[in-house]
Amino acid sequence: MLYQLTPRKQAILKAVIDAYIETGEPMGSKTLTQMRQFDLSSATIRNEMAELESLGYLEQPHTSAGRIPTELGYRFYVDSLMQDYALSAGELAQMNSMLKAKTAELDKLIQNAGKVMANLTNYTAIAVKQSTGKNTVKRFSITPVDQHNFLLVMICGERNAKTRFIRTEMTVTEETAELLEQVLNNFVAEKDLSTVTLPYLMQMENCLGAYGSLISPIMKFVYEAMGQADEKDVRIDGVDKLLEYPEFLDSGKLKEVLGMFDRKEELLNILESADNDVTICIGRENGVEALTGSSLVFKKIVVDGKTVGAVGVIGPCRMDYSRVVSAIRYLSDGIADAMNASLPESSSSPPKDQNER
Amino acid sequence: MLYQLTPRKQAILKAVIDAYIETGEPMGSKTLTQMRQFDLSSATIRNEMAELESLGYLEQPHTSAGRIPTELGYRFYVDSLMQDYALSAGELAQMNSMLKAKTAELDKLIQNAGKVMANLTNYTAIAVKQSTGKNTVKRFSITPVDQHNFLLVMICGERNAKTRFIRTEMTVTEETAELLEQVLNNFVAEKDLSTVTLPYLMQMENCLGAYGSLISPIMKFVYEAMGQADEKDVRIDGVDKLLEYPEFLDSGKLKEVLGMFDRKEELLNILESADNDVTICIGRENGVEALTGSSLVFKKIVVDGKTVGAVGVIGPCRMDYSRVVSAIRYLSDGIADAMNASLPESSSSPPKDQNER
DNA sequence: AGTTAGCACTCCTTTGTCATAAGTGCTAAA
DNA sequence: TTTAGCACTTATGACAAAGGAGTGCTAACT
Repeated sequence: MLYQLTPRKQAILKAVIDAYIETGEPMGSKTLTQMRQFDLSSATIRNEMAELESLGYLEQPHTSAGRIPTELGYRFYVDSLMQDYALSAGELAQMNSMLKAKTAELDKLIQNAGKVMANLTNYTAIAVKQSTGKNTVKRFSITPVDQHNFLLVMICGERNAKTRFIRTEMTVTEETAELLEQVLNNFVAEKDLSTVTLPYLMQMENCLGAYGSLISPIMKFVYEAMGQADEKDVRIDGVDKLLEYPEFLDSGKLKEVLGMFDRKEELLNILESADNDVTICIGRENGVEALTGSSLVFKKIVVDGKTVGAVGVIGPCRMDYSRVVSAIRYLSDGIADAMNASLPESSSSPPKDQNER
Repeated sequence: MLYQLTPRKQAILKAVIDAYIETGEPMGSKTLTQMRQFDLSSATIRNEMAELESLGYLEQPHTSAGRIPTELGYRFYVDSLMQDYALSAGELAQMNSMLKAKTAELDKLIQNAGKVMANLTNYTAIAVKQSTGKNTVKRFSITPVDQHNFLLVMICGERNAKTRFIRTEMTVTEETAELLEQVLNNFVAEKDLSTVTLPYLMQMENCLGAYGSLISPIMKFVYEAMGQADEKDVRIDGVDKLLEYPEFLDSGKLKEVLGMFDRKEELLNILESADNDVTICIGRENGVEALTGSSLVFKKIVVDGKTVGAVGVIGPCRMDYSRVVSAIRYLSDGIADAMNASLPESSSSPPKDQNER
């Protein structure tokens, strides 16, 4: 689009979209003139709107209805027209109280963020926790629980550990555990799993003597755990919010969206496309059939340079983007800050409170 | 109800409910006689139905409509009339392939059970994983990760471990870790947390000398982890299935039920009432306002004598109880068996395949 | 040239009427 | 005790008529 919209067209487009986002009713020229925002007659507005339609920014549901925004219209709106929304004191309070909850566990924080987000924005929230595992185990630890049980701990990434109880017919002492731990750390730790071949395993068995038979169940678990290393946990909150928007009530839309909530991989695919700030996917832009007519707004959570998750909302294209964007940015950054704060070395960058009252 | 229904009344009641469960349409006397099941005229059926109505088992949506079951009707149906449903080969296959998946992790198993359940029954599934934590830590383990990071592992119940990375400005060596581990195991392990008082903590600090300052962050985490010891993870699958039943489409029912899915405590309260076999809650029986008109069918999963979770479905009162009951019983027992099988000592009780083809 | 008033036109939505179908309760006969 | 028959009730769907909101277009105005 090389053609630039005149300021007046932009103002009209903005007014139409603002109103439509609020009411959900198509906007007619007459109604628009009644909001004393423009010093023009309805006929003039009508002409302008007709042009905005032929340019692809507006459309009519049917001949005798007002205009509603097209996806292109929304796109232009979020890129150029939309104003920053200043979070209210109440909204900030709600988010801060969640962020400062004593339990600074990342997954809890992300889960709660979803809930707060759904409440705050009145749209369905999506919260993803993504464990950052590589294909190597950094270190093993084995702790005996009682004579026949021990706990295997694998330290994978920086902040990622997996545990598993293993039961054996043999008697496990502190010494056995120590030995097992040493062998594992020598042979498997810091190595890519693909290099752990059968001869390798046999060598380990030899080292362990009578306890060699324990290697097999342990490695079985190691493989399992690594297989699900880049596992992502997706939580959906406030599904009922969808019902507040008539665009989901009729037609199969609701069913499609709910169905997609069970196919979380598709959702994740979309979230993969996140850039560094808040990402907005309007309608077809996300490329998923079921989400035609829905918009996603989301942002990655980056801790210590790594993406550890994402939060976002899903709702009708007619979404209050500016409020949602502010909330998501604040929450996502807030979580990142809360986590970074628990790493002493990065305390040089204090949490930025973009909206301190 | 001391009054016993005559066999004929029971037969008619069963026919009405069976048909209504299948079609969702109120059942009239004429339609009923057309299914050649009874050798009676519509008028006779009518009289019987009128009596069943005055006894409280049936009701009419409006004067000129057929009859539908009341909650009392359903109750009598599931208690006395319903036939056992024999799971089909396909259904068994689907469940078995899930149960025998290589990843025998309990939480994964329960999560997947929810998905399978939703698919199989065509109702929304609820899967709860309940970690069986007590208020004591059985054993601590500390593993250094690098100079400034170590991993704290707490073994709580039999099969329950919690981990947390802790960062410190100090340099942590293998020896420090060992010392810390010993002190924790001596002072805190096997003790109720309420006995760990301030003087106690100071004593520990003394033992650790220069590393005394590590006690505080560690204990902070211990308290946190214990606080969420009896945490329950609730997963809902197949929410879109609700839309297949007209009883949810209109009225606020859908919204109420979806809203309740976000207030998982209420759901858990209901599930608490589980008895040892499949539990059926019909309509108001569950005592939760939002679930009037919905039924829950669920069963606990018991491993090694402890309740580790539950699976169930939620749907309209007009639910295919017999099919659902069979599926839930099979899955719940299947998970329990799969888990028990991984405990060598309990291998004496082999999985019972109630429906082997 | 841009703006505005006026008007005919379109299409959705609501309302009312009516016929139809399904099912009932009741009475009287078998 | 069962059944046939009949008058009555109510939901549902089709159809027409009326009303409203908004449009495009033309012609006049600044």
